[in-house]
Amino acid sequence: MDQDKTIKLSDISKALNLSVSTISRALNDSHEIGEETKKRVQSYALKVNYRPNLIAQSLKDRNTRYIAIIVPEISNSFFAEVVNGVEYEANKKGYHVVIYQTHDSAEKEIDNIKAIAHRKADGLLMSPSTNQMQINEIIKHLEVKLPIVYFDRVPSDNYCHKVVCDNYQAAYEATSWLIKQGKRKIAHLAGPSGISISIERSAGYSAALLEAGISVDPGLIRYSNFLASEAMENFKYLEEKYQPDAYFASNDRFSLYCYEAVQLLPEPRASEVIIVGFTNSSISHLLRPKLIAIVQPAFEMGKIAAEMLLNTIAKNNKNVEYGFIKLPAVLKNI
Amino acid sequence: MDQDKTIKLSDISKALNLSVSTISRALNDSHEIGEETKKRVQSYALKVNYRPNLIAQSLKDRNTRYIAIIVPEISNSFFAEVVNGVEYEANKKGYHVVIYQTHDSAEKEIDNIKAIAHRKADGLLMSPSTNQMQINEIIKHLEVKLPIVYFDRVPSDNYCHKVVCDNYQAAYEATSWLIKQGKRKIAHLAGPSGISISIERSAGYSAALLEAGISVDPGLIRYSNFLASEAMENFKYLEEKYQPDAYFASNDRFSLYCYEAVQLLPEPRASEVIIVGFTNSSISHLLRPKLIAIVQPAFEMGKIAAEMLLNTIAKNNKNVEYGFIKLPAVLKNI
DNA sequence: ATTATTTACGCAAACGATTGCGTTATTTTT
DNA sequence: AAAAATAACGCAATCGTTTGCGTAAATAAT
Repeated sequence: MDQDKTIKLSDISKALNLSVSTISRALNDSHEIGEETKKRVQSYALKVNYRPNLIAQSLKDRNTRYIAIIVPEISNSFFAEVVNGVEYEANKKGYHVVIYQTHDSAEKEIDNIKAIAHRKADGLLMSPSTNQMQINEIIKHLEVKLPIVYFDRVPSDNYCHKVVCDNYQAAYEATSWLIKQGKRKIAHLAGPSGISISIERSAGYSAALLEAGISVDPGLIRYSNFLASEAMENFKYLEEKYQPDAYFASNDRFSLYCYEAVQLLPEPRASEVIIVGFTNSSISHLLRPKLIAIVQPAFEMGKIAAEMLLNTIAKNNKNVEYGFIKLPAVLKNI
Repeated sequence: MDQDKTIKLSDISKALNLSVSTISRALNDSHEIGEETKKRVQSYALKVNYRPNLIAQSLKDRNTRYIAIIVPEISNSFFAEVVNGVEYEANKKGYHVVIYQTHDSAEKEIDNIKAIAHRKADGLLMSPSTNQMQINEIIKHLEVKLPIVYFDRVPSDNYCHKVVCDNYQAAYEATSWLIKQGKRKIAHLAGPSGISISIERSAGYSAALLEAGISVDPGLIRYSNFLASEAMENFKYLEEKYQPDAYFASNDRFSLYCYEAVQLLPEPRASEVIIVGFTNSSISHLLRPKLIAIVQPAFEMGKIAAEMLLNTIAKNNKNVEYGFIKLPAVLKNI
């Protein structure tokens, strides 16, 4: 009863008096093995609960059957949901998913990429955490040669696979909604200037204002990196200079920081200012006053990104056209 | 410039006219290689950016240099923080961390364990997601033979490594605080009855009541699994039958469900009922009225659990005494 | 000046699986 | 009935490292 040793092909080979190669082929249902022997081998393997050694298999056919995903932070609900979508799709196809976090460190991001290449993952999904537009170039400079699909925050060049949400549309709708509520002085806490996600979101914001006949005051748009400190500086600046009657926050973290800051304002401002922002937080609806949430289809995004990745892996990363998919976001808690 | 091929020992061997074994030993700083040759090999390896193939190494010395962690859900802030603590400790020692989720499915949990064993992880950290007290037995029944450290929700038997928070103490303090606020009819939304974590928490709850001279009404304690539906049933039951003036929620999810449900109650109850509950949510402090949070030292817990695991791995899982560490939780948002 | 020891390296067998090729029986074709 | 084709299996190389053992040269001990 002590199955201490994990059993391998050679064990079956001895037990059944057949060569190792025959065992291997029998288990892989090769046509060059007689039906009789196949049955014998397969049922014996089942009986002793044989599991092929994945390490050995990987070494042989140079694929590891797992993909990696790099995210800034798994505690961020948006990314957690993306991961779930990825897992769903990957598991269906027999792949495992290994999650890496950058905690918003560019250094860690590079380290992770190197480690992933080193450990021979079959592919990589990532949302670059730093405002490195050149991430795709950097990766090419590393000795990294594995299929990559970007999601959410994606490089601007067209020589890579990407899946994003329709940032322009989402920003446009969110801003329009604020205008419909009677707000006109709408501030925009934007992400790092220069990266596509920020550009698209502020474009949608501006478009909505213009369509409503409101001129866009550039001072109301404040860009910053993803860190708390800078975003808070911007908030203070906007409060002092403009006293906006609404805020449009460009990402999950800003939404909550902004919400917190507004809560600390003296009444009646605290309850008059409306905040709408990107967030996939599962408890945003519990907040009073409301935080209007722009919710991205995170699970779907992960699922689709994984599909794209697994496809290019299946095609051995050759002759694949770069894909670019855009998903709609929806407004909630309204 | 086209480093397409990743270079291996035999490449260096040819380039330097030395045997593969010499290269290997030189890079591993073996004493049987001359200083001269060592320098030559090492500097060449550096120059061509040689990285040993981890797959091949794993196959040879049967360890993969990564540990796995199984959690119910990474979007749960508590578990996300634990993971961070684990990563911190593991990375320091050159280990990687692979995260698996069960989504509260017992079946997935078993699948994950099998997969982890199959992929030859060097060790496993887990917080059993189902109320399987027998998880430790189940694992022994599988062909799984890898070091395990349990955290948070742990088996009751003493033949395993565990790290938990001081559930009794935390529950005691939380309940005492409620009493100090003048509450006497305190309901307790408990986890699965029979598992240690629930038992300890309700014991602390009862102790606080008794010490304050309040008799414990068993009807006020409602056990359930970790699913939303059952917890909500219990809430409704308690509301109808008791109209408690405070709730003590036994875990992260219950805390938020309970909060949401209380918010939906008619005034003045909605603003009179106080909720205290276990949660590591980063935004619990944003809620109004307050959700009093019992915050576990999640990062620390992960760090310590990883230490224990890596220690037993280092000792080859032999001659290790089973560890049991208890950490304090703190009350926040008060 | 022998013998014994150390130094510095190479050979080849592992680790566990897959696969091209070769080798027998057996069956099919003409 | 002889030649050709097929079926069913085994040998051995391979993936990239590591490591026990063997060996030649250089050094130390007698």
